[in-house]
Amino acid sequence: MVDSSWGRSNLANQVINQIARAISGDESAMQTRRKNNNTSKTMYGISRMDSERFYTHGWRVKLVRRGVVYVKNFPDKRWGGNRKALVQAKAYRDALLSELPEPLTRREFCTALRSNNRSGISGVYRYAKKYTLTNGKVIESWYWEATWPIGNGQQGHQSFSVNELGERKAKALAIAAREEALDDLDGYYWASQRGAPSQSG
DNA sequence: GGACGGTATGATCGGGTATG
DNA sequence: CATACCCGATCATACCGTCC
Repeated sequence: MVDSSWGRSNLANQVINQIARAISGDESAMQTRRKNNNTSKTMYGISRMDSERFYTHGWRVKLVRRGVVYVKNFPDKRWGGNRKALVQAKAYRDALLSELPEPLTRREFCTALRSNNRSGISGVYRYAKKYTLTNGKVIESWYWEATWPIGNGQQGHQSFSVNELGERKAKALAIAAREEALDDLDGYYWASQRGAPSQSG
């Protein structure tokens, strides 16, 4: 399935990855991954293991919360068959979900500082726009820019000229613009697309 | 000068599988 | 058989360039 909301780079990366896999003869593994890549709410966090090679037949519950992995297997043999094992797996998954912290919210994710952040403020950057004058001289015009997600893979932007507003005011306005935009941001990062427990509100 | 678009890079989560 | 590790998928940031 191809969602039109995907960013172009993601789409390009996937194409590149698929080509690389086809070249390396790993396409069958990719098909298996696609087949098992469920997105339904009922199967959230649950995957099937059918490996002749490792004599493994059963269901597995695996959830990750803030880097912490929670995993438990439900082999068919032990639970009296495929269906019974799945029932147990779902029950365990539901119990686990009720105890675990909720997934990252989109707002949390958006305010997390990245390692490549240079401004010290997530989503707010200082950058220079370069102009070449007719005499060949290159000048730089500095801005503070705020960006924020607006859905459909799009970004909202607003830039503030340092030349016009001054360093402090341009920066403050960029921070304020982003804060205001994030007020409208709700839902969960990633898990909201995967059928995590629906949030109340 | 500001709006908008492009894309490389980073973080998180989940599935497949190697390992003990 | 249980679990840790690896990697793909997905979503977002962090700039940077171009157009109006």
